[in-house]
Amino acid sequence: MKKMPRKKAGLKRRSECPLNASVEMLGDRWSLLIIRDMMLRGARTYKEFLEGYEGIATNILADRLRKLVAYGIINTEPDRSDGRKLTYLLTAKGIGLAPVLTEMVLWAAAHEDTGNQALVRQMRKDKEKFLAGVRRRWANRRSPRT
Amino acid sequence: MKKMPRKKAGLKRRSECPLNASVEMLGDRWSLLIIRDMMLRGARTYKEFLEGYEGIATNILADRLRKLVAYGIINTEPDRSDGRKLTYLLTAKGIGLAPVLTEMVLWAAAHEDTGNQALVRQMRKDKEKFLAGVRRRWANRRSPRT
DNA sequence: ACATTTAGCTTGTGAAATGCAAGCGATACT
DNA sequence: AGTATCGCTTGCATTTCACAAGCTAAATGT
Repeated sequence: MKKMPRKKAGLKRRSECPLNASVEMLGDRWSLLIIRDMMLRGARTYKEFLEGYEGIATNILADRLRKLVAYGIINTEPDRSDGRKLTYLLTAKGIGLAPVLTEMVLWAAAHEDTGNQALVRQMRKDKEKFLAGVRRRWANRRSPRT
Repeated sequence: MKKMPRKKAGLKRRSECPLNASVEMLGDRWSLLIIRDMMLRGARTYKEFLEGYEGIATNILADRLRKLVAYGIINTEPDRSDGRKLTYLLTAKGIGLAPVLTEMVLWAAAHEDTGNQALVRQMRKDKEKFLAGVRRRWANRRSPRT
């Protein structure tokens, strides 16, 4: 059989795989946890992030918050009642991460023992409703706690 | 007004936020890209991973593959026609990551300029069909290329 | 049969990212 | 006025990472 110069058997080109942007912005140990703390726990200040997740180092937190702001995923506004405080808020882009988070939570819950089965059940049962809730809670800047 | 020992105003408990497992397994620069290379590009051997993504260091690749195997996301089988080769395969757990990947791609595509708009459109238009395709292609061990 | 190539790694080394503790300036509380 | 709190920054030790080289077993070339 004559050898044909054929299509190199299968592998798609790298440029055809658009995940690099997401991984660059979120591909580390902390960024997604920060988003989760905002979305699921209602964390909005530096201190809440530090306390909420016992592990993160303060310099790393400052760095990640800076990067998330630079990526347009979160932004800040001063707290009018306390000049020391900054309030961190999810932008529309940040809110758009809710489906990603949801799928990650559902995936983990399906394959590991994870906490908060109630939330997981709610997510599984009515994904859209859960997403709508997140969007509503973060739609206006002076949002109530989650 | 008398001070009441009240509900500490809002923050949910950490244990109620089940994302730690996912982040531990996938929260780094490479793991998700390896999964993507398998799912979207059809990569199945060490060499294909190394070539497919120009950046990854060979020791890091070996380490990540080992971890993904340990987490049960991928596994290996020897290549019968070439004893030097190993074939890396997605397990059911690994295939279960397809929705996560999909949402990340769609999110990035909605907020950044990313490549392969055709794939993005397909994902957006019929998510389920895309997921079914991934599952079908990886359902049997001697799967054809993606 | 023997040398060469290929696949899948490991090892060594320097650079970068991370974790930890301490401290600092600005505001708020008393 | 003095102390506490908030959102960081700085130094320094440890861990992870990238890059190049090398190594072993199997396959291939001559």
